[in-house]
Amino acid sequence: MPVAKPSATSRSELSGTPPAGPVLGSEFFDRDTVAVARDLLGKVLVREVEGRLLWGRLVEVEAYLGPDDLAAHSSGGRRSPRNEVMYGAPGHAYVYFTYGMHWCANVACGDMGECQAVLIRALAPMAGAEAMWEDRPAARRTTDLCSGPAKLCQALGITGSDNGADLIAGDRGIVVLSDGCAPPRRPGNGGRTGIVVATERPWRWWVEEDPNVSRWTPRV
DNA sequence: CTATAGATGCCCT
DNA sequence: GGGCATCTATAGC
Repeated sequence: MPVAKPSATSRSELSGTPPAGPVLGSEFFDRDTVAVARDLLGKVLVREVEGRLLWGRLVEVEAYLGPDDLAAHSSGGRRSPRNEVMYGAPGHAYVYFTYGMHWCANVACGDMGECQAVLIRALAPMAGAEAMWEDRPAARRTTDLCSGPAKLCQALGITGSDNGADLIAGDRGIVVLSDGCAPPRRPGNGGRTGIVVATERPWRWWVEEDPNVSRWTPRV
């Protein structure tokens, strides 16, 4: 599995090996999407790219629940090349392009033919911060590196070429693993970010008190 | 610290 | 053409 074997050119400051613990498998992702979202808090996203190994702990997520969710890209059963991955097997990455310049990463959940996903909104950087700084010159503090869905994609070098990646097999250097850190018993919970309030439902969860959670002011 | 404008390209109830 | 699951720089307290 690619991320378990860092290449010889890994930078020394990345400390070489990711946290010990099992990579999440299909039994994790092929469940109710809300349960997957909540349980992803505290898990570790590991990324191997260009011989570098980076990882961070998930501290903020949002669920998008398919045809009946007006805010989802799959709302109303819409199906297109863009959202095709969400209809496929759970545990695959749905990476989309937005605002003309940003990538955002999701994990597809639910059975084949369903179209649900969890958006990864923020990470607490754990290793590879040097590489993250290089890819995020606008960041001023460590908490600027991964405190937003597009920020963390930039920090980890995740782009459209990673759309459809199998996070269970780690076929493109991305996996999620558990290092034994349990999800918070009482996570923060509220409306999703950037969604028109009238269509909104409380499907955003975060780790309370974590400084890497994205800040957000509701749109009027 | 908060508030606001502008960037920029793909998608399309 | 309008909107977008966003971010950054800048202005103003």
